[in-house]
Amino acid sequence: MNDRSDTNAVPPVALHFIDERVQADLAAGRYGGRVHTRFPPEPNGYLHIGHAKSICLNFGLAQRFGGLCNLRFDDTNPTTEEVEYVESIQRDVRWLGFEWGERLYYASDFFERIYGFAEELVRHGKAYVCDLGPDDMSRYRGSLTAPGTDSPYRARSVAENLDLLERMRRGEFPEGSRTLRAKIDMASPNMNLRDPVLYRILKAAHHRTGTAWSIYPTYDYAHPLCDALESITHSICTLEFENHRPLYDWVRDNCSVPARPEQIEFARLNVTYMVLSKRKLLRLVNERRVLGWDDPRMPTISGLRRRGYTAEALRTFCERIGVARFTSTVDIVQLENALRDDLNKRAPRAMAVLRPLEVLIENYPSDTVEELTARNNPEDPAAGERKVKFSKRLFIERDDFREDPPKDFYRLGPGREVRLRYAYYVKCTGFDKDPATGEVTRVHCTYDPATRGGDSPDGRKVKGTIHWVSAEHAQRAEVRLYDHLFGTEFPEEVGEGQDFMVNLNPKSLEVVRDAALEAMLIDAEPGSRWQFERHGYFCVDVVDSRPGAPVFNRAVSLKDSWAKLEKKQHAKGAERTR
RNA sequence: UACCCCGUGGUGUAACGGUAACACUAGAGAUUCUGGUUCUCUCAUUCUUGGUUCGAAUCCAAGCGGGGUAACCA
Repeated sequence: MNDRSDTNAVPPVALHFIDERVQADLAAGRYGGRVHTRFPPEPNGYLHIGHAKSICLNFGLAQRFGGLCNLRFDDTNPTTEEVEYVESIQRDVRWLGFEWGERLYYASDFFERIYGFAEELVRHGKAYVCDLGPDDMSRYRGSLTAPGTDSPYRARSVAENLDLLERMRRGEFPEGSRTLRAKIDMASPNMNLRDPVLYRILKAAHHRTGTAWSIYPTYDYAHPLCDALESITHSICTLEFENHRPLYDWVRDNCSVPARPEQIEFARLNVTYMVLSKRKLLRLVNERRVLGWDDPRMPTISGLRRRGYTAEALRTFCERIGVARFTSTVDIVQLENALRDDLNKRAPRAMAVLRPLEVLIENYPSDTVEELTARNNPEDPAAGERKVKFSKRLFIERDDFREDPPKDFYRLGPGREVRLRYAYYVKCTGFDKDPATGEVTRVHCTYDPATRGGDSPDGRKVKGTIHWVSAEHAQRAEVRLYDHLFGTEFPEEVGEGQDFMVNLNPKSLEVVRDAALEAMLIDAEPGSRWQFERHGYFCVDVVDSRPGAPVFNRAVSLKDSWAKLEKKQHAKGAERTR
């Protein structure tokens, strides 16, 4: 379409129920043919992958139907909100590939008008100032099965309510002593309609309005008003607000707002091995179980970005999982796969030996260094080629050698021949062992000069190809291997009296301090992504890397069918011995 | 024991009254200078029971199962 197509949302694989609803509204000529959505985060934490779903949904809808999407900070509770969060949220939405143009709003921008609507409600006898404290209010509210009782303050006169409301605003009353409540129905089976609180007294400084206000509107009251004032057509939120919809409609219909937006709910995202609740993520940060909101193990957008996820992969993921009204949990492999799909096409390859084992090519001259040609990306010829240095002393992966390998092990072992990627066929002639520890310290090989480049003229086949790095020319760097932050599929499912923290995976981070890397990797740009052949995709950490000292984060490993095979065999072996 | 919402392969979604589709996983095989990629093939009495209909995953009813809701949070 245009040269910015890479920042556009992924085309929908199928129309979901909200697409259809919007389509029907358009066909029926509702809202004057407009589609206007909004993404309304509360700035009280960092955005996570669940928000990414909502962002893709809201901005995607606008893109698909030629509409607009606003970014709005739902900042009605100054006690938990901070500018740091406001900034990170904007960064993350932009990074995901979405633009709100001039349409950046804050609920707090509307405080004066929202207050005006409150006076209007009071004047119409639809709201009143209530002197009940939190405990009494809760008692009067009744229960899920028992109706509530009218507040003794429900019948106050309009004049008295107006006066009290204004004095609340001026800060004359202590925090928690009074509220403004909608006069709806204390016997409603929907708890949200039992005279919900519209305004509460909060003597907290707001990150934007400072100390101008000592009362703040509640979500249920402010949200429909903001939507209407921004002329939103489709107000999309998650399922837990479903029971709030009648209240949303009540506010909208009882205030003289300029528009009539409608709330549509969808199921929030759940992913296996992840916790996606801001409260719990905050705890992980505060209790130092992770290094911060952008810790690469966090499900936050900033964490995933630092880990090496691309915006494209996140958008693809959001497109693939769909949108529905059924509460479900998506397998994390779905996410990982979206990343692999993307990086397989884009990431340049390199050879990196994470756990080096020395190899000596006995028949290779000790004073020779060769430059061999390697493809930068076999999936993309345009990525070109590069030169890799080869010499007598090499490092290979410790896992690629076995003293006594099984027959289906295609790598190196005594008498076995393998191909060194882009180099030569080598045959193992022996190995050295530390007599004290039993550890293999060096492998001896001979090479076949006729196989230079990796092909044998005699048509001889080898089963395995392994990566390597020249010992003389290798560069050392730190590599961080990440695994799921939680060790169980459903971390929030815990036993009696337990906390989700018990499910933290103690091995979620393994640091490899001295990986031996192909030389060019020493200059890898922070944020650049690479495939370490036969290992996975790695991203140069933007926080801890220094010039000449990059730190690599493993974003996701490659699929490993050998590991799977081995695991299965072990399981079988265990079964036999039982 | 109130009200609201939801039940389609292992997982996530599609099928819009005309005979269950797609993606991922898993299994089998082929290709491969990454045990990667790619490519084949295999895996469902649509929660149950009734009803409406020539015909039901789709409509209706009941049951069963799951989720949400009693902050002056969002």
